[in-house]
Amino acid sequence: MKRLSRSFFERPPQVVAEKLIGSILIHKTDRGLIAGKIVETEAYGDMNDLASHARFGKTARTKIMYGHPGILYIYKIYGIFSMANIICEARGKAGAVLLRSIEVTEGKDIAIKNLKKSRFAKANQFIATGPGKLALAFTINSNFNSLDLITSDTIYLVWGEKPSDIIRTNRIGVDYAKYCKDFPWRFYAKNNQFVSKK
DNA sequence: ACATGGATTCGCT
DNA sequence: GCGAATCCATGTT
Repeated sequence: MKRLSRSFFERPPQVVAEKLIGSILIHKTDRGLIAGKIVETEAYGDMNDLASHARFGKTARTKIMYGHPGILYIYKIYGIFSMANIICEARGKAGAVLLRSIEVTEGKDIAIKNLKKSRFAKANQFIATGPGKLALAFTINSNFNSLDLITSDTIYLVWGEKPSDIIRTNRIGVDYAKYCKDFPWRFYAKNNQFVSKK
């Protein structure tokens, strides 16, 4: 299993977001291994992207988006969910890819327990469909912020089979972003049941 | 120091 | 289609 390199992420987020579809995320937790195929992503840009946290430039929160490509950017939304992003672009330029949905292939039992421990008593086979559930399922929380996916031995990405058809469309939940809401920066595997929304 | 609202999800209407 | 859950960075006073 070949791991993704630093240079893989040292490119614009729109490129990385598309190429990440089909890759495998692996997390070796203390309760066991959780793994799955990335089936849905979104790209977020710099100051020119009104949907991106970096739209205000470099702040305490967003300085990480200007850092090392390949590290995690985790933030909390609505006081409830953690969002898992991977930093893109060379140092000094802001960019990130949001992991939206994963088809879990290993450690489903652990992932389901993780969901049931939180607010999802009725957790079913759709374990990591949508960014909030994805982080819960993979035991990813704010403590993982700035963790390096390239060098970590516990959480990392490996190459997987790329789906034959990838749909490119506009992003979810960014209606406030004026003209940027229509940027076609969301990618997902066609006909995959684990994609969060059609 | 305070007010605002969000890269979400589910359940009820 | 809409409200609740409920944290915290950001922008404003």
